[in-house]
Amino acid sequence: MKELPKTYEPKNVEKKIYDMWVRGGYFKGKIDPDKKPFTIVIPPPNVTGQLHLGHAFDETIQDVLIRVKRMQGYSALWVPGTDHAGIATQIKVEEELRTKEGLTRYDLGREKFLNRVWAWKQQYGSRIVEQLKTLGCSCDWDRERFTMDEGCSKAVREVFVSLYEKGLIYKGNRIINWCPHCATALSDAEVEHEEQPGNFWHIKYPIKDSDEYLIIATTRPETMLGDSGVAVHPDDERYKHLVGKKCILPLVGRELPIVADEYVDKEFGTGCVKMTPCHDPNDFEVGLRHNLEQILVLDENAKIINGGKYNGMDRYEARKAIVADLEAEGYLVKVEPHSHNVGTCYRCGTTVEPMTSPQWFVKMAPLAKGAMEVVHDGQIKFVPDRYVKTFDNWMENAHDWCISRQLWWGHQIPVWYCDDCGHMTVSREDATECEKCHSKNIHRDPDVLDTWFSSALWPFSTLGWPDKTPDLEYFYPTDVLVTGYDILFFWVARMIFSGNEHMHQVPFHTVLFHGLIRDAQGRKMSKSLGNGVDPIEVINTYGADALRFNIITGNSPGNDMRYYNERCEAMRNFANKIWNASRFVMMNLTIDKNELPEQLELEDKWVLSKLNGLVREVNENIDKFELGIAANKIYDFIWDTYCDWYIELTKPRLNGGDEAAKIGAQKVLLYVLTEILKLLHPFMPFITEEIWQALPHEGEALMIESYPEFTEKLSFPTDEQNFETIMTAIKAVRSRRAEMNVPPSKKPHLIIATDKADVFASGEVYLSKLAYAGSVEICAAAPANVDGMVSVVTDEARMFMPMAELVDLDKERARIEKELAKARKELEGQEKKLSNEAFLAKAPEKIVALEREKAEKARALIENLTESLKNLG
RNA sequence: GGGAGCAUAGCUCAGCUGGGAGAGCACAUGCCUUACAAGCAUGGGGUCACAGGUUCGAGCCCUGUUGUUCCCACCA
Repeated sequence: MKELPKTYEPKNVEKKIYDMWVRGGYFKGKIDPDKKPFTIVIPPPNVTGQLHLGHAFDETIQDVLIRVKRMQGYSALWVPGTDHAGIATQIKVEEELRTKEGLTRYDLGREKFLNRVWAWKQQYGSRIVEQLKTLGCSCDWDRERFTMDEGCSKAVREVFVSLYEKGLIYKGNRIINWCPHCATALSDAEVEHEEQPGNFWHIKYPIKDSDEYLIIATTRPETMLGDSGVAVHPDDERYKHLVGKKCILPLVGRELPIVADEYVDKEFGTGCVKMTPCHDPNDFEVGLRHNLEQILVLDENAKIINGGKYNGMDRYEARKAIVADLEAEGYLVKVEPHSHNVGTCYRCGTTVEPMTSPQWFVKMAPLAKGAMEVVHDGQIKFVPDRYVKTFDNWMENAHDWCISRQLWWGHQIPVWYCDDCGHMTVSREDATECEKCHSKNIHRDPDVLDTWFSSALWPFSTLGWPDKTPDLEYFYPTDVLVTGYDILFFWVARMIFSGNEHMHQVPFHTVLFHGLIRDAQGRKMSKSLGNGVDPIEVINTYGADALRFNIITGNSPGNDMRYYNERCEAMRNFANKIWNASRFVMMNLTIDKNELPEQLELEDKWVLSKLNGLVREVNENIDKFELGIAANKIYDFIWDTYCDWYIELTKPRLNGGDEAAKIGAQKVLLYVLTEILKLLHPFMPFITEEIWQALPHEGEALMIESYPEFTEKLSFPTDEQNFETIMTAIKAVRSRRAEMNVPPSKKPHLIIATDKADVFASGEVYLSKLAYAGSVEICAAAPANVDGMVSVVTDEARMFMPMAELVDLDKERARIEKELAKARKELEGQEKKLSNEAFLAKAPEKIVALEREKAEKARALIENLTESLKNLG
């Protein structure tokens, strides 16, 4: 017999167990025609990042699912990998370069800089992978991928070219979001909006050859340098006579045509809007309609260009100067405080500028249509389904996706421009000459693609596409995608239309959304607040199993959750509980084979039947992705049913002299424990495996055992009910004793008067053990003389304990009367229901029967209590 | 401006298709009962935000209100 320490020490176990799994090759997804595949691709974490609680949440859910499916006999594959995370990574490397060497990426040049980034990736790329392992993730590490590895790059190239050929990718000079700090274009999804206080500057625009002027309100006065018109509403009587005339742009002197356009809201501001086509998306559209000049006045760092004396000023510096000049020259009418929405870069927080710029775009409308279809017709199910609405809303309004980034780290756009004829060569292979005029005088587009462009292909690029690999054939489409709702637009939506477009098949059948993990006060965890919790530290303190269980329980799909240590501590205690229960079983084990005995006692049937019910429910819950509920049920069964009741119930047999009974108890203990470990394994893989290995078993590892299934054979409803009758009696006695402060050492005689003598007869031993009875006597009727006896009453029995010194007749009477009142009130409610004809006619039979049964019980209890009261005299 | 979530015990949260208000922590009382004091037993504590409605029956469904969080949006 293996001697186990009294307290479970995760540190001594986890690494060892993980290595054992890896050695066994159990994580490997194998193509097996006899099995159904079950595939999950990991949402690839940033390659240079490190594990935070959000990952732990995401990864734990995936690991639970993949482990369950593996045990259920699927050929399970969990593909791991990391994302090159374009901007995020480049920013970090640039920062290091600046702080350590005082250099910019331009000082190094593209090639050298990229070498730095690759070096950085080599250094930090494995950290997050190691951290996933400490969490217990059963990924197939042989299939680990990176969004910039050869295969993924090939997929990206294929997708870009084929979308271009289909006319779904185009280059255009259009309004995009520009981050002056990162000096790159961003997609709409990459811009975060926040309400900021600002001003509304009211400026006079004089009408040419007239004394009249227009007053125009703006929140960004510096953009007036790029004005090329003024718009009013066509029906606005105030300005109708001015349409077609010109006004003079203050400070600059440019003549601006006054145009009429429906876009203008008569009621808002002054009803006249300055048109800055290069720096406002609406103005851009209006400008196209009215043929207004496009004047770009900001450069890549948001410094003024084409702005005369303001050239070279930063945008905010220019704003100040311009406002001052306007005031000095009498153009400034008034300044109103006005809070407005400002777009900021999701990576660096800098305020973005809308500006026109030649960029590459993906045409969204046709792709969005197909994506919405597969979600609506059920090919892809969202859990919880309310996210369908969010998804639709975004898809319906999605503008074309700007995919080019003025960065170096990423997939460079496969387009070559001919310096002689200007033709664009878009090619799967690196071009060496212009495809049109065959000039060798060509240069490649320097820009790279949005990081999310490659992530969008992840479900199939990781399986070998565009090649027709056996993996792709067998494991695609994947089954469940697990991710936070925060990247629904960035990633999920784009994977869906990419799968449709390139695979003609959905990338996954189910998307399981989870929420964010917040701190104990409900705040987002962030570096600036310093309230982040490092999962690795948590694992060191409480163990990976405790962290996993904490994350899984007490949470429902799509909802945020708060992290606090106390909960982890509770889960660590739970692990310890299992550990000690197992120690108990092992200490008492004299058998070396796990099998059920031929002869089952009442408590055996009870626990087996309860277990069987648990198995059914857990499987159902898991099928519905209710992992938290499933985990909670397992927790309750282990702690309450198995430890607090069943183990206690076996002690008399284990400590008694009957060898056969002893073995019988051992067998059921071992059987149930083993089943529990299997059920719990996906949630708490380390401790369950460790214990299982120490128990008598066949097979190599718990993680590849079969997941328990419901079996009719082990269902004993009558025995379950009978035993619960006894439990009720035990609880009643305990409660009564606690009320009177009787210590466990005091073990009185217990007389049980009941109609169910047969049931109680088999339970004698439990009563003496768990209800602290010195001896038990079962009879049909209450003793004639109950003086000096404490009485305890349930609906099935009246029990008496001679403890004269504790009996206070008045108190006793009061207590019984109180109980009686309570029981009568209950009965009253039930009778009211049962006399309601509408209830009898409309409620399902099952409910009516249940109500009748409850009424029966209440009546029995009342009868017993009344009897006892009578006996008191 | 549009949309969504949340509001249940002192705290943090579960509560599946309507039918007996739950858990963990905290609190109180008593226990070192030879698996576990990271434990055992017992107990107190909730107008399920508010107001209507549907229903035999509502924490759950519908409408509205309040509070709160979040997402989306080109009103200068």
